[in-house]
Amino acid sequence: MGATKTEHFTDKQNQIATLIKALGHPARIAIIEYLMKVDDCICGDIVNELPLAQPTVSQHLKELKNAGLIKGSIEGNAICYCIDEKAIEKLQNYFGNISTKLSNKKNNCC
Amino acid sequence: MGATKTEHFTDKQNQIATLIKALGHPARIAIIEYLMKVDDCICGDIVNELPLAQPTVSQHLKELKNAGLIKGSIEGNAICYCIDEKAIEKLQNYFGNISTKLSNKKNNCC
DNA sequence: ATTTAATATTGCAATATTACGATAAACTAT
DNA sequence: ATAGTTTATCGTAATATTGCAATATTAAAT
Repeated sequence: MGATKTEHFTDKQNQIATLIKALGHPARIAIIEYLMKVDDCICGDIVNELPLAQPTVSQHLKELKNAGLIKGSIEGNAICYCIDEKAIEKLQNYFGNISTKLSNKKNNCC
Repeated sequence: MGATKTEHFTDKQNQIATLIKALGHPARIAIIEYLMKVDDCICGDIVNELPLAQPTVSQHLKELKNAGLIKGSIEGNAICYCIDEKAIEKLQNYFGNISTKLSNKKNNCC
């Protein structure tokens, strides 16, 4: 096999899994952290900041964009990227909810 | 290729990416949500709850355990699983930090 | 000791991901 | 128009992931 059986899970589960999966790679973490560090949107520069070839970086950017984690807008012959806060909020809420529910638990086993 | 070039990234980046990646699959999301729903630790039962064969579920549980997202303790001839709150907290903090930093931004481009 | 039940491991096929060289596309500047 | 710059796409090799049947392991129950 090798293909995830998405049809057996709920849409919500598949959606959050896709969003989370998009961040499950150090290069994509590094991209997000760089966009955060520069404290502004960045046109160009990302390729030079990462230890990977340009096509590889482009591919990672595409995945982040498809997942909705970053936005890109054309700025001359460069492209300007920045983090999409909504996606980060979704993730924060998701884990926040789990945390909250866990603290209301009995949890007398493990 | 096909192998992630972890050596080029920081330990922190690799660690958080590994943790996040472990949740980037709908079956593993479903497992976490089930453990949450039952509001207690669960001995057995997980295989019956998921639409996947037993060896597949076992493999997903192993990945969650390796990543530190769940804990398992032997309880007779069953195994009792529950969520490890520390891992969830890590994730919550990680995304919380990003959110906080983003709200302090100028963000006048995208 | 044998049987039953629950979980893990092995082996393997199908598919996905990662990475990059080569090339294309899109825009700027001269 | 031509040359330079930036980003995207294509093609492809290497590796990883997913899923399951078959089998092994472990502990309980008879």
